[in-house]
Amino acid sequence: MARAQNDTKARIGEVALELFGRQGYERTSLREIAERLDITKAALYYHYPSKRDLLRALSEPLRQDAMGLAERFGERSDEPREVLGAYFDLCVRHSTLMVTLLHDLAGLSESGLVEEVVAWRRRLDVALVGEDAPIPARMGAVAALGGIQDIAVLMPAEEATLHRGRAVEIALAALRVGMSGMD
Amino acid sequence: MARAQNDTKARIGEVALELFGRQGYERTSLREIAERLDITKAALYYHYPSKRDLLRALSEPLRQDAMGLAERFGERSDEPREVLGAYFDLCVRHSTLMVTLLHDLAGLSESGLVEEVVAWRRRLDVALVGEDAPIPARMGAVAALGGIQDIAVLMPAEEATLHRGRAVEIALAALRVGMSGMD
DNA sequence: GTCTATACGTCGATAGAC
DNA sequence: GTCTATCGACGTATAGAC
Repeated sequence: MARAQNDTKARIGEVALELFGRQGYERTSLREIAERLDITKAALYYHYPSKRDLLRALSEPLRQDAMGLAERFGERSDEPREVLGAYFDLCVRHSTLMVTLLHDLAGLSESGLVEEVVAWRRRLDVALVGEDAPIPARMGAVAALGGIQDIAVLMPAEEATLHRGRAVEIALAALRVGMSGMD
Repeated sequence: MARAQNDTKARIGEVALELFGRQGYERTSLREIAERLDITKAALYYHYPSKRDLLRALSEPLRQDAMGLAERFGERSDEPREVLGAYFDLCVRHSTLMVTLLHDLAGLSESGLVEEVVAWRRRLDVALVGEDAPIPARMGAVAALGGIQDIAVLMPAEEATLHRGRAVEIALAALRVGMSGMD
């Protein structure tokens, strides 16, 4: 029945997220996950077609959120402060998952998230400095997004949130120095 | 004889670097490396005690270089421009290896480089804003280093080198905005 | 000192019975 | 929906040839 299906599937996801986060994707075997739930490896395969799909399912919320952001700033924006602020908020909102995956790069690789993050950031680059910006301007955009992302992910979430305004100003300064001299 | 030892060991390293870079660490099996050299898996085991050690050996030059930088700026520097420039140069100098590892996060994880990079960057944070800097100042340092690192790694090496001065100025601007208001 | 032959245990994944 | 049984490939390990 549908009830049991959702129950088991959800419980598998919970256990997997905990174990992946604690000891990493590669070091967590399907046998280990199955034993915690008192089922067999083969039962997992009824709910998820592969170990990789199980991992991907865990990062789906972040994926959805980022797609929304990319669509919102699909073309060049004249409000860079808004773009940088929204990107900061997204990084903070999912910082737990991001840190979990960051501490487990093998899993991050397998999740396919990296390629997507690179693609999203390119779209945000365009939103910040336009399509065919000169090299220095693109440098400013890359540094602004890379800098604000590092603040959100590397620093404690509470500290980052408390000084959100300053974080945006820092990124904005990098962006401006990159663009100075542009027409 | 010592000659043969170096030859085989070096050839293993070359093939491994190429295959790891092309298809990733996890997806490259020791059997595959061995077959390319017309030797057996067990022969690899003679030269490198494990697959992990083989990978670590490949990132040794970067490791040495970064250790030198960390020691050079072990304590707070009053020349942030110099610190940022030196970090930029290091990222560019090893950008091929860094990009290779970046495209293969599973390998990056196994190499143990991430923890070291985080540690080096913390030392550079201290060199930039001091030991017990307030949160906004630390934000500036994190954004400055994260931004300049992204420029060096994400942008084409030629473009980055050509505009090295601007990259340093961008990072410097982020650092300044973070520190503004500090005593 | 350098390498081969062979094996062990574990992994992700599949087939088919209940 | 879950089981048992099994698969091929993997990293690792050791004994012994040369």
